[in-house]
Amino acid sequence: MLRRRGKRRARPRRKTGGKAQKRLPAADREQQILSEAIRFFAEVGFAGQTRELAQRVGITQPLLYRYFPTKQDLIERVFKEVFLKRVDARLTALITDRSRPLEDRLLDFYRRYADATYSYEWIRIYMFSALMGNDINRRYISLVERKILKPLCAEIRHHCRLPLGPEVPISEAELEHVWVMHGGLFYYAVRKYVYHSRVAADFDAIVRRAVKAMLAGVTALGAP
Amino acid sequence: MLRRRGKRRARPRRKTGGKAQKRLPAADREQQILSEAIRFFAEVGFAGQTRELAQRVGITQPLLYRYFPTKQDLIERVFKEVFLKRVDARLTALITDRSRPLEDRLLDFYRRYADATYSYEWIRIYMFSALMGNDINRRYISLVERKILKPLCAEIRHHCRLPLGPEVPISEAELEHVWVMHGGLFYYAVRKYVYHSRVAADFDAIVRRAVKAMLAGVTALGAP
DNA sequence: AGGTAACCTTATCAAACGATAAATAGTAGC
DNA sequence: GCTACTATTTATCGTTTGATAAGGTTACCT
Repeated sequence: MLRRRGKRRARPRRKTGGKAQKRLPAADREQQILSEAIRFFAEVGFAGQTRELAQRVGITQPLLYRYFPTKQDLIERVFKEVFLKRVDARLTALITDRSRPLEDRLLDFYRRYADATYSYEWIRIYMFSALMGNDINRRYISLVERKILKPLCAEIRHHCRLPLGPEVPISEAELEHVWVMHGGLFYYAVRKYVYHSRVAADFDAIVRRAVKAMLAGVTALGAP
Repeated sequence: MLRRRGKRRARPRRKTGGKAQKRLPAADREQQILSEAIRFFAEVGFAGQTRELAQRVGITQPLLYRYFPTKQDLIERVFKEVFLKRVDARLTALITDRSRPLEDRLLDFYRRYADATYSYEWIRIYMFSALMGNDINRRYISLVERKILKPLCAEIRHHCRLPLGPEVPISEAELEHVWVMHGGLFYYAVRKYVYHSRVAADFDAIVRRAVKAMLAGVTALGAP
């Protein structure tokens, strides 16, 4: 093999340009793989190959298996990492805070909600996962109904001075009405990150109009 | 291998139960494969294996290659078949027919539009295709803008007695406003066929509310 | 009936892909 | 500077998967 004698300049090469750290503490490497896996699978889907992922990370393929026993395990870690940002109580509180006008609350809510979920990775992994039949999505949808849309329906009733309480449950029609707005706004992100379509930059303005329309629609019909 | 002597009862077996037609005219077989491929890829995605597809059709895997030179060719035929139902001029005409109230037109429009596209196969293949980065989707989206949403914006202007013409082009905000409704209604199908979530049965009622809200939203804000 | 064209299957290849074993090389502690 | 530990690589295995070749079987035509 004609090995060149002496190890001079054996490895000054650095692909990444900057710091090409060779050996990392296990925890760091794991996080690095995970982060790249999120980007990678978001881009190509979960049928993406481990070899290509490894190449993007800048490591060899077998090293993946040092940190994740199987590809499936890695994928599940990706889900956990991406969907960790749960719909927490504070988001619901934002909606139900009656000291402020409902419109303002919804504007604020969607600002934060979009910040947390309308990203390339989140949207695409969410859609890939849904198409796979993953349970996470159905669970997430019912979480959205419980923690966001039904509270919102209740606020709408209050806003329109309509009766509210366990004896007058939120109807299917009311729920679907807010779903159209919520889904319409979500679809904005789908157009952007899944279709790679050009969308208006001013999302706040879109939300403002959508919220106004939704509320106007309620009063135009009478809620329950 | 101990071959049983005599070919008695060589092949009276029929897996499919009913009519298990053995040999088909080429055109029929091709259509049969194509139909099953649509269902199959809609279900599992385009990473689905040719062997499993063949099994569903009830034929052997090499036979697929008699009708479609490569898997990619089959996939492209699937796209063509599914997205053949184009957004044609009649759909646009439905929207621009000013002899009827705009609300009625939109109701009719979405009835037909949903009929054509809100199916298990269409929605899922559309999403799979989009995630793959297929150009079809971007082209479809711009078709929707040209043939549906922009005409709709024009009708909305007319409906609100607002100026209309080449000197006052449809603004980004106006377009996004109808996108929220359109996307919200599309998202109904996504919830149904991608998330397998329970959705309200009465789609007409949902459209009625969504249209009313969208129009109310326009008047509440002033259009351009 | 018999020949023949077309439909279909069996057997198999080669590359791709997830996963493993063994060897190598960087690094920390003494 | 030596040792020991572990991060990383090289080499490779077994299966899966798209695709092909060649033989068999059905149905049509005269």
